[in-house]
Amino acid sequence: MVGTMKPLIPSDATSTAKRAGAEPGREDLSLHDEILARLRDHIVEGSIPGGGRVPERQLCEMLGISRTPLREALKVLASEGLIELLPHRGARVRQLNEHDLGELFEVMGGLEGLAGRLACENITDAEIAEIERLHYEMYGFYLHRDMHGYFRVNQLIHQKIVEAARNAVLLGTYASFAGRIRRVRYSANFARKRERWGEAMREHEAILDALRRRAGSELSDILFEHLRNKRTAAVEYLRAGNLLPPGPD
Amino acid sequence: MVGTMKPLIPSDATSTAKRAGAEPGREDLSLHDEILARLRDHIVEGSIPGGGRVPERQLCEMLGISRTPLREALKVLASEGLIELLPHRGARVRQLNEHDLGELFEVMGGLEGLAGRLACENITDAEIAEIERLHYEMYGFYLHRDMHGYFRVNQLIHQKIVEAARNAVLLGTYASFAGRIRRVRYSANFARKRERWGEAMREHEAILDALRRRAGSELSDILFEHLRNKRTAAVEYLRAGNLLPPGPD
DNA sequence: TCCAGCCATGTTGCATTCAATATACTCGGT
DNA sequence: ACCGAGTATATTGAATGCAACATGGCTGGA
Repeated sequence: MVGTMKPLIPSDATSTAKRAGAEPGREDLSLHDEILARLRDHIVEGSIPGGGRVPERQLCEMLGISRTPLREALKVLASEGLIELLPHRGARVRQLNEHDLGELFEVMGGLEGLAGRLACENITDAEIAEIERLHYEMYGFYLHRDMHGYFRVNQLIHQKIVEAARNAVLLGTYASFAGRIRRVRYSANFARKRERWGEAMREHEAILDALRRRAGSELSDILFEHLRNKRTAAVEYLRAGNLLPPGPD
Repeated sequence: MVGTMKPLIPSDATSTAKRAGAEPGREDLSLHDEILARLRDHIVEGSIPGGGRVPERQLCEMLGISRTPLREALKVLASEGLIELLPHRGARVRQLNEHDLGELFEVMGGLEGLAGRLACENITDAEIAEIERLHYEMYGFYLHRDMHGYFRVNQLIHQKIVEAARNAVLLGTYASFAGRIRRVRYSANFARKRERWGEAMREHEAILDALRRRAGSELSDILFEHLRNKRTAAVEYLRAGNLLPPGPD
């Protein structure tokens, strides 16, 4: 279940004890924000199984806090679409069915397309060089059939493009959606057949080319299609039963 | 200040009184959701002045509830970007400076571009006909220089395109961003100079044309540029000092 | 044996209360 | 008279307590 979650503070800490040091780098945040980030991580990482009922009380003692800040965090996570809150019946980690997944990938495609368009207007030569470097690094992983390394660098490239768009709102929105499909995206990674992988690699060549030429509209189209193809691959993989697609677990 | 807000329930109601009838059509929702929707409306409508400090206590007695559900709602609104929560210093309605506004319009442009692209794949002839009808209705308002009617129908057209994309996630995201810039968008409406208005009208001709031909990629480009031009008009208007652009009110 | 209604239990929703921090005022010093 | 330290107050942050609702088991009847 959720037994893998480590408590936020030692169980012997009193309610008034300073929480400094509980999470280095986050000490200055409020308890609410701490909980929020922590829960989000757990959900995105998959530590909390989808669909499993996890009573508030249980989460409270796990995190070492009372229900008030936890509930506030849950409300926020629900508004983000990561969990769903059933009245008087608690919170469940949201299960993405095939349809939801398709919609999310489509929006991701739109956001990446936008990012590409804006990036062409704002990206520096140094940033392009960095993406080129990553591209060839990724190509190396492709040649060596290193799926894990490939996908890591792949995501990094997409991230760099979004960052090059110079739009904090876009960056935040992208991150939010990326979190929602992260689990699936990662597992769908392993679905890639040889031909799809090669196709993806060619698409990335086109992405880099359009970026070099700063052809915003074109890059936008390519990225959208690229994400659409990713979606297809992911959905096919999930449909094969490898992960929780439509029905209840 | 916020004196224009009407209380959710009569002040003599006890804490355990049924709230049925407080808001027809929303009776079945939880108090939290009621508050959330109500606060969101007030912020979007501008009933709560931007930047003004509004203590929780005051909001509580206005809405006739305790602080717990109110605070939950505030956290959600903060995560949506409508308000900002300063630690130990309360909530303020978020003030959009010129930069924020530009970023928001860019993302809106990306979302509308995506909507146009998807709409071309999914829209029915009947929906196109409906948009055509709205288009000519809007043209009538343009000819009569009826700014209010024009913008109302204008937004309706954009809304229809987003709906035609057949993507609930996109629809929700679009609605969220639309809410964030709604006040500005509306007031920026009045900024339109004659030439810009005519230009916008021509852009809408192109939008309709691309939609008829179901040219997704082209429509995506047009809509993005259309929003970008809207942004320029809005920013110019705000920069002229008509509304709260960068500094404190 | 099976099903319907009732009750017990656990969980959630909200209100209230306590603790911690920021702001504003006052007082003393320069 | 002006400025800074110290304190008082008000507001937010978090915890606890109580009421309402949902789920599961039990009993009585067909």
